[in-house]
Amino acid sequence: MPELPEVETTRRGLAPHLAGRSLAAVAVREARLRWPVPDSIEGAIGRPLVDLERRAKYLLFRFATGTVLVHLGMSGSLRLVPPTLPPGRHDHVDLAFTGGLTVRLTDPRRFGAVLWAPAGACHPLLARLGIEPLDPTFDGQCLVAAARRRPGPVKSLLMDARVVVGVGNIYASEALFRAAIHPRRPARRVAQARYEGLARAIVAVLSDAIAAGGTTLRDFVGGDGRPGYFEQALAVYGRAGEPCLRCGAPLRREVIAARATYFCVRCQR
DNA sequence: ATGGTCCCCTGACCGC
DNA sequence: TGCGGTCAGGGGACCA
Repeated sequence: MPELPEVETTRRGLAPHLAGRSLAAVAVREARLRWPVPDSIEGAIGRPLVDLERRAKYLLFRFATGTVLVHLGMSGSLRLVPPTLPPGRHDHVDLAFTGGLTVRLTDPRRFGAVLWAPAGACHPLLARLGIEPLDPTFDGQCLVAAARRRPGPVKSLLMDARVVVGVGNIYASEALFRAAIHPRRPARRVAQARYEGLARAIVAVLSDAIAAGGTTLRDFVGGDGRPGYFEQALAVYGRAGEPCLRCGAPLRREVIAARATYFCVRCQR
């Protein structure tokens, strides 16, 4: 579930509550996530949280001794709970902070991850990531440069984390619709000007979703941890057979690189 | 190097 | 109301 906007909304929801607090304890009830949860995350116990950052879809809990990386996978969420709240079946990891708030990871499918990178080291999973789409320097040129020798579909380019991070399956379809580009168009056959439009579409669709998620921030503590941007209107995703909002033609669903892809055959070329 | 496929796991949903 | 099949938004690993 979590796409970049949800991860960013989670970060913004947690950050003000954790500022100035220290990690008091770690509880790992189920270590079998995407990778085994390492004991080394205990290296942060007793240390104040220096910063809570996001890189791609990873949340980075920064401590002087190192960084706890959290990825929410497809079904993960983080909530702030009182430490006395009994954990549910899928509440796999707790990060208990001083002052009586615990960050609790819930993840039914266990595709998420909790990892550790010692201070000064970049975790290998972060080492080769491309540009952040919300970085001010992200623009069409970043995509043009990456597209030069790619005969594959432009949608695959958008979802390649070495090119640009955080554009998940939903927003890849949404951004391509906004930019009126056919998801199967070979990346190198997309004109430079259209990449500028595509970059703007990516920024717009992600920013809109973050703005929608922001409305739930004040309820973050004790809520279900799920930002409410599901209510955000998606123009094409999940709407196969329904009319295109721009031209009325029925939207199509096709599988590209083993992922469901939604688009309008008339509007997107 | 790139693109396609598979898979980790549980839950939701659909048709019978 | 139960059962089996299908699908799912991430993303690394593997293969051609």
